[in-house]
Amino acid sequence: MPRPISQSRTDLVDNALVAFWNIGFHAISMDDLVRETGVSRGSIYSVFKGKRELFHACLDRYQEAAVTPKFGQVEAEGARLSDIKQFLEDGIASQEALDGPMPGCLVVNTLAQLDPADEDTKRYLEFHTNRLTKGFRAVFERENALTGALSDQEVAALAEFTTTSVLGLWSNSRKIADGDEMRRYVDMLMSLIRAKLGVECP
Amino acid sequence: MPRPISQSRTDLVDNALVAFWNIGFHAISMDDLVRETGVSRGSIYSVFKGKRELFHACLDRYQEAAVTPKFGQVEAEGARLSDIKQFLEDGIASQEALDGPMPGCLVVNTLAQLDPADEDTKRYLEFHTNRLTKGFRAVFERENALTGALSDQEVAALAEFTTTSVLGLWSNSRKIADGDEMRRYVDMLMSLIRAKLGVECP
DNA sequence: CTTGTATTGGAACGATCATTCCAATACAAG
DNA sequence: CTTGTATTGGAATGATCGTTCCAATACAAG
Repeated sequence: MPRPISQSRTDLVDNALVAFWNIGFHAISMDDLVRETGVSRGSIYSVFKGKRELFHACLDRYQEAAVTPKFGQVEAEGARLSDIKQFLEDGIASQEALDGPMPGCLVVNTLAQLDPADEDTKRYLEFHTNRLTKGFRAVFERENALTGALSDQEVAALAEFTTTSVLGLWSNSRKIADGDEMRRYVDMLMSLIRAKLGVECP
Repeated sequence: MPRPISQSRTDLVDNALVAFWNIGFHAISMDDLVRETGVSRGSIYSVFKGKRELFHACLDRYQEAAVTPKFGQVEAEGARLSDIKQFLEDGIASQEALDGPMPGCLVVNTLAQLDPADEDTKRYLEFHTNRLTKGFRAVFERENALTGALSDQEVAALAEFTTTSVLGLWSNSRKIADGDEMRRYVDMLMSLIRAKLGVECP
């Protein structure tokens, strides 16, 4: 006794995104996804070729639904170091607000179980890390223009470093679930960045 | 037509460790493990209750086979910042020496696909990060004793930060496979630590 | 040699996997 | 109302999963 009621593609992807994020691509089953999204097998396969394509749609959706709303302020023209700090603290706060354990970052989680031969998926992950590095670098260049402490090369290296460090933050978040330890990490990271840039601590 | 030839438990775990490390717990199958280890199903199940118990043995083995040989010098009495740098560069060099892609860190990989309800596995991961933090902190305390730049609390926070950042390094390693970018990361990390500790750059 | 023990390859198990398929159904359009 | 379309729940597929089992075999001990 089927019961229709249409569900938009966006809702399907949004719910699948949460499931992939929490459980992981390999560990989650299509039955899980049917249950979590409330969309039937038939409908899912009518929109996506399979689990893999649905996952890639979720990686895309992750950028606009999870990354852009928080990282957008870092990418905005005129963003400062305080915007980076805000971005990190917002991320921690939003995961603390969840009732369950922290899922970390979908990209970091995917990275750890990435098949090296899977170039398609790798591209999504590279896009994400490039996006972070680019955003951080623009801010660092802006700050460095005031102090002139670093060369362009050093600024770029600092941005790469910051991206990689943030990956570690979200990697660790799946285990600690302690917002305070994560905030200590953010404070230390900001302190180190400020020292390197020669910026006074506010 | 079976052919015996005994294989020690250590060899079995060593080979399974490599397989789990590269492929991941969920993505690898027992058939894969039989093939990779060269040990038959019957023998594996005569020693371990199942895939999960074998994996836990591999997590143990990882500490002594992969972590101790390289991190031991950081944990050694009298270790300095240069030993931390050496530890990181050794890790990068050994993964560069592999013919295949970099597997990163088994603990980081496991973290990203950890079932939050799996307390047993979580304990192995906590042991690892605690070990790193403890090793880093001892070195930082030693350096800080010379300069007195930081409080005990700041030293502890710097050690926590370093551990988390290193998780990011190995998370990212599964994607970049570029030793130079990783070495830039290490240089930046050491530079930031030295600046924070007020240690002159050699 | 014979015997005992350890280990083998492989069959077989039920469960679950991703995927395909479809008759049954609900809703929108006419 | 009737028709058309979209979506449903669920059966069914073949593959693969982790696990169990065992007769066959090789080696060590006697």
